[in-house]
Amino acid sequence: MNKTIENPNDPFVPNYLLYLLAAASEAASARFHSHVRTRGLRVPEWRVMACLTDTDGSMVTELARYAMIEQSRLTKIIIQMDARGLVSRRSDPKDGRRVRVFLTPQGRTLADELVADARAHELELLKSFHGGDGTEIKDTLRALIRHLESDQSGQGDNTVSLARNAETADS
Amino acid sequence: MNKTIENPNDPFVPNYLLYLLAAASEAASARFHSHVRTRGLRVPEWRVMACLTDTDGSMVTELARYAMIEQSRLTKIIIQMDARGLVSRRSDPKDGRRVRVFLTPQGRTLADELVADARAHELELLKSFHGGDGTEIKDTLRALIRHLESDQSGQGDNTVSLARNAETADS
DNA sequence: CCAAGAAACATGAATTTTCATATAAATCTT
DNA sequence: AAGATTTATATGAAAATTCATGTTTCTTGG
Repeated sequence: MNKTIENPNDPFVPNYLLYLLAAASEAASARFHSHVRTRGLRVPEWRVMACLTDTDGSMVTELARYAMIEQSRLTKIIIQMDARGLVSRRSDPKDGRRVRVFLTPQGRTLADELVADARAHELELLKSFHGGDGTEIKDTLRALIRHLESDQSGQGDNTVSLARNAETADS
Repeated sequence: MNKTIENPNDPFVPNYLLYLLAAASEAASARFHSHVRTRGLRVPEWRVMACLTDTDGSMVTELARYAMIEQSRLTKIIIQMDARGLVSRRSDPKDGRRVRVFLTPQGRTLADELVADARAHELELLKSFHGGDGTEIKDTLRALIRHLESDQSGQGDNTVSLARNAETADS
């Protein structure tokens, strides 16, 4: 009934949406990420593998967006994974600029295994959390992402907060 | 009504809770983080500043937990911030091992400004998102974090998924 | 009080990440 | 069809991060 009241001497950080999102992400991922490392992968590599189970053969730029990894960084990660035999890189015959990334048989085995583990982990987490399947929280997060990625309510002139600066900060 | 049905050829990544959390965190933070860089700080430095507005004078280890930064990394960040005059480090008179970190006057000015910006940005985001104050999503995230940090439903024997490995993966 | 252990930070080397930019291949322009 | 642009990826140097471990300072049991 009075959750919206903001006490001026409440701490800022633990109530800040961006912190809560980051903290929730970290906390939710911690256990699985250490499982991933156990299997000999670093987190970004796991992300690449997971994405490739969905979109095998995508080009570097697509993969970078999908896996939320900056392009030049992804290039380096992929080169390493190629050297380890987890993925292979083939340049697109239709467009010589593009490099398409594929899981190798070995890579696919590991990827499938980890995706199965991820699904199991997710199921347990959701079950132990609210006893549900996560529809609610997932829908909320998807809606938030869509909202942010679309208009982002920030290009236009409806966003004021971040345009101004020190001049008005203490007024 | 049928959100819970999982189509086996649905993509994995975009429906995976850990991905949704990470993506939501990134998407929600992107704009503000670039504002932070505009003001001459990197994201981890902003986190330190924000935490210090809540708990000025906390020791390195506490700050590391609060800001979600690994200790040795935080030490290096703090040393840089000290050199830039944003914070000062004083060893605790009661316990010589401890280093307490304080905002300098200059640091506080910047921190207060950025926290104000963060609050404004958050308000706008929440208003434009669901027209609300974020109580719902925040409560959900807090609950998730609490759940994960407490029992983590994983030390005990109720967690099976990540203990097993390749042996059972394809059975 | 002393030795052993623990706690809090710092440090260094190896590795990653970032950022700007180079290279190369398509596409467009006229 | 040559030159200008744009797109896709790679590269290199500087900076940041990680991980293991070192150093210093407390704490505790005997």
